[in-house]
Amino acid sequence: MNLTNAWNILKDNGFKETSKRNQILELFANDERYLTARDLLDVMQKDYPSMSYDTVYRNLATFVSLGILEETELSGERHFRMQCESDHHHHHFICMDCGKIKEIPVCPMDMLGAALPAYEIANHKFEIYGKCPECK
Amino acid sequence: MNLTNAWNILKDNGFKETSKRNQILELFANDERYLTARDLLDVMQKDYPSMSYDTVYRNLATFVSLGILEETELSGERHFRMQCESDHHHHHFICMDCGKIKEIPVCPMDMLGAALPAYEIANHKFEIYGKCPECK
DNA sequence: AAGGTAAATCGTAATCATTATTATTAGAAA
DNA sequence: TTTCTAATAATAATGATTACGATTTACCTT
Repeated sequence: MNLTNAWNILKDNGFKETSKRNQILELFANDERYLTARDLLDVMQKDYPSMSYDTVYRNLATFVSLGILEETELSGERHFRMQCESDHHHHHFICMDCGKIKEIPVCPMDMLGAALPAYEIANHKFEIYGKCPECK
Repeated sequence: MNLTNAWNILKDNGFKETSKRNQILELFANDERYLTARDLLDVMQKDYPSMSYDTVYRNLATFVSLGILEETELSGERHFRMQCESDHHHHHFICMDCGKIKEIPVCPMDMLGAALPAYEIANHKFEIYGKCPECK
């Protein structure tokens, strides 16, 4: 996902182009790490001192619902990052030091074909945590 | 994990036997679902109207650190349940309706033997969410 | 270009889960 | 029983997130 794609999706769904929205998206486009609402606010208040939490959270919710951002919960806080480009389902290794991620092409659900008959599976979560080569 | 085991561990580590502690453990022993701090408090305040959050959270932290309870994050809230009896590493299916769990004997890390060389893996999370046969 | 309208934002307060603080109570060892 | 210390109660503080009324802005229409 890049800036252009994101704006196409937003426009298609009737969302207006605002400078705040654009800067939030730019921050994600230039950062492969997972970021919190506070991370965003801290950076953005340099350019827009009046930026409020409401604006940040409202836009994050919009972006997630449109599939522009993906979200996960790390140590009790919601974290966001650009939706991956790769078109096939995958999971993530997340570095607990620098926050960078690495795609894991394997999905454990592939092995569980008939392991849960009678169960209705809605979704699943698989994440690996540790240190990336640079941080080790 | 059962009550007796839990108390053995607590005693071995110098923790005192109190009625609050015992009731918290009994609630977990009789409920296979994941519970929140609020779930516990709501039930326990019937017997102990003066029960406070501090007591609940402090004991939850103790129990988790001693391996009596296990913890996971579900929709932004910390949830707890008795540590499973099974001695070998596994994961969980969690019913989003009734909260009951089912053990999944497969671990995706088994498939990732040399998939992450140079990475230091600290831990991982694999959970499946959906509806159990009774709730479907 | 000007005006109208709904969306977006601001400023701030409220809420919810969790943690911290201080005084008091209660296990359990001597 | 006395004493020591862990455990608890009551309450306040914190931090993330959500809500709300007032204001501003994007953008559509004329």
